[in-house]
Amino acid sequence: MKTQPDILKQSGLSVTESRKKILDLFLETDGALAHADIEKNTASAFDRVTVYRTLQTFVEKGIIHQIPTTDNSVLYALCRHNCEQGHHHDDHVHFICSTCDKTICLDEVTVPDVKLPKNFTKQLAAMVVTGVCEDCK
Amino acid sequence: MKTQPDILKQSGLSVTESRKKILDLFLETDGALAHADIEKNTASAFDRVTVYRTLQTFVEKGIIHQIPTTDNSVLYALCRHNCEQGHHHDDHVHFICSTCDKTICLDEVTVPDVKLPKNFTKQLAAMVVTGVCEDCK
DNA sequence: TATTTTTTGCACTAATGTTGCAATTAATTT
DNA sequence: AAATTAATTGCAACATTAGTGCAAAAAATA
Repeated sequence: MKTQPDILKQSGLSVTESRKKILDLFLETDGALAHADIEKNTASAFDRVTVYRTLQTFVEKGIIHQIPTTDNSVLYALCRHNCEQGHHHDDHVHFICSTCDKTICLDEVTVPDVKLPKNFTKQLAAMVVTGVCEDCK
Repeated sequence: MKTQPDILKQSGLSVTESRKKILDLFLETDGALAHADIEKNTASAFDRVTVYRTLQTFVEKGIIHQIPTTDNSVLYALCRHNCEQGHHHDDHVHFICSTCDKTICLDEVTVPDVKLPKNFTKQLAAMVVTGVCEDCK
């Protein structure tokens, strides 16, 4: 089993308390996390700024990815499968439950292909589905 | 041809300078607009708060819709077709050009259907494609 | 263990969004 | 068309969220 220090070292990052703890949080969380969630769940053990910088670093290193939302919040998530190897795949669908408000990565569901108009080139595609999740059904 | 006052009245809104001007901006803009863009383009003729409230109102009345983004900005857009009648369709794909940074509504491209895992119910789906647009090709 | 490099936390700054309330403007009524 | 009513606007104050420089602290390296 891969420990947090392993993941961090693998990405060429120094192993620090904040990084271990925040990575931990992602590993034990099913859904996506916002900056605020992380501050809450770490009991403000780290400075706000540290959390911002850690998230930034994790995104750069491909440990977590950002999820598009319509309100102006930024959500981050770790993929559950196949993402430890360094190259991150975030071509899966994200699900936002309108009842419990959780955001869940549907790693099994791949973003379907779309035919773009002439002269448009696709690089990346993201999909967010809103509805009711299995727990709130 | 439908004028701004027509659209406003149709939505049961009083016709005011700010609403006319902001709606105008959307009508003559191809892509999506952020709050900041509107402030710039109206030469700060209206108060920041008025712009916020106007956007809110337009969203509520279905004149414009919000576009999901991964950075923490909120983008608004008017659909080019079929959206004047009151019930707004925003099941189309949004395109963000990584070169010119514009966000474009691809009204012709409908969000494809996805098969969700068991016990998940879909209400809404949004799709954002990043790439190079026709102008930057 | 000593040195170098990186990361952290603090203080400050900036940007963004919200609310109450009086003044103004638009819509309605007579 | 003027008066009344209703809605919208702008200001001020406040709240929240995010970003930066720099010295102190911690981690990595030698």
